[in-house]
Amino acid sequence: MTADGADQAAGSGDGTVGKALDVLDLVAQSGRPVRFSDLLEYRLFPKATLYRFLQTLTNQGMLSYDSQTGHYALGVRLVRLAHAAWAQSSLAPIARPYIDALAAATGETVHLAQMDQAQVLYVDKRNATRPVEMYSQAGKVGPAYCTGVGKAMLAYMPETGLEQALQRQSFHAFTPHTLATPADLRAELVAIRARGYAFDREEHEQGIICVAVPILSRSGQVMGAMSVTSTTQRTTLVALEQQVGRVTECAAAISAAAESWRFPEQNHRGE
Amino acid sequence: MTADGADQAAGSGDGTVGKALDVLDLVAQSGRPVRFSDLLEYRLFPKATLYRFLQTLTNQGMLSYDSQTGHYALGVRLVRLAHAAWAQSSLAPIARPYIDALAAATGETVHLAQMDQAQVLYVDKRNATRPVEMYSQAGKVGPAYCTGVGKAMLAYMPETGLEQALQRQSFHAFTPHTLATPADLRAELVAIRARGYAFDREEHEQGIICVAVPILSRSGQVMGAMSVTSTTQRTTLVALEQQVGRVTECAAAISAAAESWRFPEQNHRGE
DNA sequence: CCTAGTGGTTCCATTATGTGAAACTAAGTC
DNA sequence: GACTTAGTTTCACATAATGGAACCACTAGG
Repeated sequence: MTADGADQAAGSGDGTVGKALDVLDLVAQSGRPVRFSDLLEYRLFPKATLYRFLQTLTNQGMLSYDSQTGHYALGVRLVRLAHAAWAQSSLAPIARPYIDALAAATGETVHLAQMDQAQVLYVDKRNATRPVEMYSQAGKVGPAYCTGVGKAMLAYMPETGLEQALQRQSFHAFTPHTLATPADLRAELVAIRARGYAFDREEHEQGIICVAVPILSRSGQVMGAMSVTSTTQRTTLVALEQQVGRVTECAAAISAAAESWRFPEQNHRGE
Repeated sequence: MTADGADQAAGSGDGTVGKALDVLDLVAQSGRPVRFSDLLEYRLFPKATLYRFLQTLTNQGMLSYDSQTGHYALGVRLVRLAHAAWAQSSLAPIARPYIDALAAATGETVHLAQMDQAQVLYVDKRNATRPVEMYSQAGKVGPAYCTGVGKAMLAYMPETGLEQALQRQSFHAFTPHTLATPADLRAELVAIRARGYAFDREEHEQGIICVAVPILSRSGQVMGAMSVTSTTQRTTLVALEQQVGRVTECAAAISAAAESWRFPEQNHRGE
């Protein structure tokens, strides 16, 4: 067993640290500051155990505790860590100039996304010159099976990973156009691979369409995906498809930039 | 001992979880993907122990592992958690409309910051010209003793917390104007409290000035601070001071909004 | 082909650590 | 003043973390 894949259904499983992180997730999920007893109701841990975890996490700054109201919330240390994560581990900082350029050139909303736990994580976003209300936001996660970026990434995943990822899709039919079965999706993925890019035909949100391309490493691994998104009121898929050349170029540029970042000329030791 | 304060010099101390988080910090600090042996050189843990932690954190999605190159980096789960942290625990989402308005009204850069581990953590920012850039700017930390927002918050902290915070300042003289001793700073804090707002007189960066006000809860607790920042080339402190009324109003509005968010009308249970 | 060296992974006896039922305290409520 | 509800502490017990050492997998060099 290697230290590979971060695809263990994150959560229970390994040791004390895993459990503590579960508690963190619990607080995150609930979406607002919570009281001790709120968390207790999940029956994830007995009273004393949960209590100790909350103590520890609070000490560590991963949670904050408001002694006035007795509410726990996610701590600011997370925001700091995330800044580092965003800067070092996501494509966003590398891709930034390219995305800026693409957004400027197309005037539409541009998304940069990566795969996380079989879901799509938006790591960066540029709003259209005339912005539109939509679901996505940097830092948010969304479904993979019914978004342009999601399908673009799935299409280029190796069979083993793909199988796992498909298992985890909810296949909820958000709109009449949603591909809501694994079979439909697989067929679509073949088409995407053949074509080299993916569409979103209002599969997630009514009226929202996009064209998306994967960002592949030199060895062919999926690193992420990017999309140009618009609305049916403003344009059509056919028109959007005209942009695909630009987008592909942009993805290639990002890939190249990432490559030279990950394998820098020198490899010096220590500090 | 209560579950209060997240001010334990985060890190070593409590249990396995604390140690695991130390490893996370280690990866974060190094700023770029690192190999196993790189981390080993910190001599924080013996080989096997460090290895196990890396495994666990990777399993949990807090770290990602690139099997091609053998490099560990911060994981995307962190970005997701941080988004939740930012949304639920920081003032940013509440303050957003007010900050937008202030930025528009003044045409200058507006910062929103909170205290984290005796440092200033910028949780939001409006760049007069540029739109929102999530974790690129938000999530950055800076010194407390020589920034407007930092001093504004310090000035309104209770003596005990202040003492601790002062211990932790580095008092490095970034510019000739930096207040580089605790005594100088304390005098300044008295003045700030009397005046109700703080200046940054090029104390952190040459040519950068600002006026900052604290954001206080109804009970007088410091929740954060905000500032309007500009450059000596564009304006003067005297001119900036004209804006202080606006800023104070804005801070009061945020405080009120936060209050009603933290104590919502209903308090319903379960889920 | 053998040997030494480096970087990473696994074993396993030892013991520290985490565990959680239950007892306890503090604040409300009726 | 008895009775809930919410949070905190205790403590005997067993699980789970620890880390030295052995073990691969590779690469280099003789």
